[in-house]
Amino acid sequence: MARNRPRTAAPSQEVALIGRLTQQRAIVLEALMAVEGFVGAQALHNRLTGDGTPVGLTTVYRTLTAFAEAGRADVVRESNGERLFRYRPGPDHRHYLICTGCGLSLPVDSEPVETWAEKIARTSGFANVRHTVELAGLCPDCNQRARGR
Amino acid sequence: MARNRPRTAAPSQEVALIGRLTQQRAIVLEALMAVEGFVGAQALHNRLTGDGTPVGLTTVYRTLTAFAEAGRADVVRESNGERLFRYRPGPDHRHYLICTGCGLSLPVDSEPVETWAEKIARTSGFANVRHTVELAGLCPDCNQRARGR
DNA sequence: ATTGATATGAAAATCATTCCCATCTAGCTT
DNA sequence: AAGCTAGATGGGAATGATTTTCATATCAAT
Ligand SMILES: [Zn+2]
Ligand SMILES: [Zn+2]
Ligand SMILES: [Zn+2]
Ligand SMILES: [Zn+2]
Repeated sequence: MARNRPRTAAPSQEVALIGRLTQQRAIVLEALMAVEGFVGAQALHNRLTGDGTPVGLTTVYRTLTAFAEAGRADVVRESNGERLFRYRPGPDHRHYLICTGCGLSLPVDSEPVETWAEKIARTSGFANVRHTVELAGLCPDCNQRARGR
Repeated sequence: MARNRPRTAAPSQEVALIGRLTQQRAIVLEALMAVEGFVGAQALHNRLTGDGTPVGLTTVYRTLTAFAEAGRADVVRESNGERLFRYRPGPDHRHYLICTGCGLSLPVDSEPVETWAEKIARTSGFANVRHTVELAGLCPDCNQRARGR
């Protein structure tokens, strides 16, 4: 339980993880951290330009990608192929149950999957095995709304 | 290097699942069924045109998509966003360990994940929960080759 | 054979993402 | 503090998979 708002590092600290500290990276990360759920690079870019904090779209892409590779953001794929990013305060690895209606994302206990994936990786002979696990459905609210019409 | 592959239904039978029976659909499905692992729509299209069985790329896309939606093909996403399709003989649901080097795909025992996913779906309150589970790594051969340089 | 709903496919359109490259700048070094 | 340079930026062009358009062809029922 707990801290409803786990102490998050300052953008400037986080930036250090992916290279040189620049204004733009701080801006992008601050924006990413301010978002509740998953966001697309373009949506984040729009938000920034709208806020009068223009940052190049290319830079947004680069920063988010680097951040994700550094393990500080979760990435999922929309059905249309778009990549959505979500800030991850800690270094922990999680999976989410995402509502296809409103984007609400709930972290789920994925321990069973992790051990399963590890076992597969170990016994398969494959190297550098990674896994993608996504759960998607309609949250109660959206489901209600869907039935309403 | 003939390999025994469980050949099940005829293309013409399968086509019925997605609408009207046409020559092109039969061609696309036959090609899909002839492939061992996962294939992209474009790769399949190339193979067909190379075989002197030209079918429109659009039709290949439409057929594969429809077939996947009918639950007769598995779909995974490459890192570049490309969708890869794989024929699924039965209505059974499986997951694969895919080699990012050569495309080799091994079905894995996913029973633990299935029960896990079911439990999440049941306890979450979400409706119509679906899951995506992908394992990817380097197969022994590709790994060897990678170290070779 | 007639006919109307469907399917096809070449070309154009979409659209997220990446590449190019001239121009900055953070973070040293002197 | 001024200079230096590898690393960073960003506007625009390029990429590349997938989709849309729409005129034409084809299935399958009558
Ligand atoms: Zn919802
Ligand atoms: Zn995991
Ligand atoms: Zn391989
Ligand atoms: Zn499954």
